[in-house]
Amino acid sequence: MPVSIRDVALRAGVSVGTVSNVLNRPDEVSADSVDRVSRAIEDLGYVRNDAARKLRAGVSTTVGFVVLDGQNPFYNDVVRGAEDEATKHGIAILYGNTDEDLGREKLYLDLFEEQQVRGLLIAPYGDVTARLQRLRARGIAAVLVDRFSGDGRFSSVSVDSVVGGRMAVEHLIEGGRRHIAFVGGPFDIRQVNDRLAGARVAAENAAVPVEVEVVATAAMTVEDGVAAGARIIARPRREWPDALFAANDLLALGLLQSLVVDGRMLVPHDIAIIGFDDIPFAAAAAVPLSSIRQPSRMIGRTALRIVLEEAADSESIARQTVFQPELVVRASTLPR
Amino acid sequence: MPVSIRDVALRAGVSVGTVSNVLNRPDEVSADSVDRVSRAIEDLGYVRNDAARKLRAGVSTTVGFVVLDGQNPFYNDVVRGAEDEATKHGIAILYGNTDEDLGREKLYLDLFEEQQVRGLLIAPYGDVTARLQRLRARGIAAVLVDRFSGDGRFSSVSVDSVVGGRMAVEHLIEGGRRHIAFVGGPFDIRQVNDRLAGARVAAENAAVPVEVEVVATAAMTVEDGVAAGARIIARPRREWPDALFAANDLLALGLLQSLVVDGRMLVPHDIAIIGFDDIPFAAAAAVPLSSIRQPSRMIGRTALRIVLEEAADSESIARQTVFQPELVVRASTLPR
DNA sequence: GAAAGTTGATGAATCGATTCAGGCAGGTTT
DNA sequence: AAACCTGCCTGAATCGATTCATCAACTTTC
Repeated sequence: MPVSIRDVALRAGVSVGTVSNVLNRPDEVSADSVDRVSRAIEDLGYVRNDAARKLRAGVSTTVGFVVLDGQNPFYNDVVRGAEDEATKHGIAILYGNTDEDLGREKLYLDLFEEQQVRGLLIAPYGDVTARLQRLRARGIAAVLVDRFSGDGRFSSVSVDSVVGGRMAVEHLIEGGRRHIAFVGGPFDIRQVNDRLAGARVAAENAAVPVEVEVVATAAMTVEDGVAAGARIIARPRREWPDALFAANDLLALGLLQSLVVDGRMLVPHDIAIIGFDDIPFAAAAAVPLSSIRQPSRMIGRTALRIVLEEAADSESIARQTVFQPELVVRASTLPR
Repeated sequence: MPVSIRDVALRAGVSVGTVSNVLNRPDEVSADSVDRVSRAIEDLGYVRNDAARKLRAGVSTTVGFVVLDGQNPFYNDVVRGAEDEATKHGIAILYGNTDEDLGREKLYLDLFEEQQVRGLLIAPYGDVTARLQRLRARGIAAVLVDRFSGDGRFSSVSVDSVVGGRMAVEHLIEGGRRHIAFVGGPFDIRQVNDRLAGARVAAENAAVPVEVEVVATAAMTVEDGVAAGARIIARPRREWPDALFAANDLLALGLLQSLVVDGRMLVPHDIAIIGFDDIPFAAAAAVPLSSIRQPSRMIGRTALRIVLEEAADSESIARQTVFQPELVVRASTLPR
């Protein structure tokens, strides 16, 4: 029932070696053989068995992508970029969403190791360097996505989160805001820390005194944003901040939603809001949301390109690619 | 360098057959052997080679998921549901996003066929029955997702789009709307047709005369929604509809955005808007968006469960699972 | 015209896990 | 005591594509 390379060889009247050569190095085979083999493949509906190929040749045609938060459109765009590049090379993407859960992260790393993927892209949650080290020893290259590799042991493709945080808060300060609440968490996610650090830098460098307080969230979903917003509103009025910097757009949308529903604080009159990522929904929000844009597709494309290069050349040394973020101003941060 | 089952056998002082048995049927092996083998695996850091396993045993540990529109949070939720179920069975998901492109659809079907995935979930764009038929002949089960299988040749998991369309328009009519524009396309996507059909049914059954017109879009993104909105606004005022039924929430958000920016038509006072899918961003929109909710995670979970069952039992017959949609009323369709 | 080189094809060995016919030890049945 | 189980283990054969040493046929070169 299943058609193997042997059947093709028989039909074409050549040896299996020749069929394999037609498939993999057609230029080293006579035109005649290429023809006959191609026709046989067509006739029999032969499809290459990737498992056998992978076993013998040791080359995989899949790349794993472990994502921190699959519900975040930002990561979808990154995946889309990686996908575009992958299909160019005939490579498919094994997708895993960890939802900020260490158990799931480990599970996917195990799964992808068994699969012997060609390479791994990962937006990590926990500390994965030890694990990635081990994968590397097994010949699986890994590239960190949306996260700078602190110790430089792995390649990474990211956006400068510190600069992004600074841009956001500088913009708020220019708009006349003086009491800024940074909303985000958990703080074991590196990006969250970096964005906050950038915010603090901007506040310290400001010509006027600016207060940056932290409103911690358990995760970075719309719901967490709504909850954080409710907590802020519940304060006595004179303790209200005049600007919110959300660690990502999902949080920002949630914050916006709870403020709009409540109605006592007007955006941007009483309070400005800025997010991070510039997801497509930011522009469609109740009050169009200012944000710090990351070149998401480019991040995915670049990461995939790098991981393939590293897979091809095990000697290659790790390199950090850092894109610059971009401030996108919309209604939610108009000066009062 | 790489550790094989042979190395484990050597270290544990047993045969390779026994190691394999420990891995796959530990209850048929003495406790002592299980112990020694487990320890050897631990010591050597052995990881099973999935390619060899797949080649010999013919069982795959991946399932392919071909998605119509990766930027749509609805499909992300479906994938998330499938993922949850998949990890329970130690299965990873090969992910492909076609973006309503026939070439990409074919590409992924080819790729997944070579991979000999255990099964395939697909939200199809073109007519894929012939292709799926062929996959089935090769022992790869396929389940249609978010799409009823017209001829019943394949299992499917979907929501009744006709009922959903009817619910949406009945709701609009109850709110006093009489001139409804259905915004969506392309019409070779089945769901679009069904939703429109449901809308027409509701209009015909109404006690009052109701007009349903069609505003066709090239795709169903936020941008297409914005463009369609602009076209509607450009009409002479007396030709404006008093309600919009968008074929999905992305379109609805785009429509809303262009109307809000323009400012001449107030939502919901002059014009009501309802979408489809109830993505998480619908609630956070400029005017919180009414929508027809689909149980997205449940769809993904169910589809994966079914495809695994079919993969296990090639005799199993196709079954159609149809969930009922649910009307979610928010501000965008308040009666005037 | 012999030696050397080129081109293209061959087919056995190989990757690593699984499978299964067969074997062995010790216990049970008749 | 012979026949028969039972439980557990062994190791060679196998899956299908790739690789590579080897060979045949043909060209060049001196």
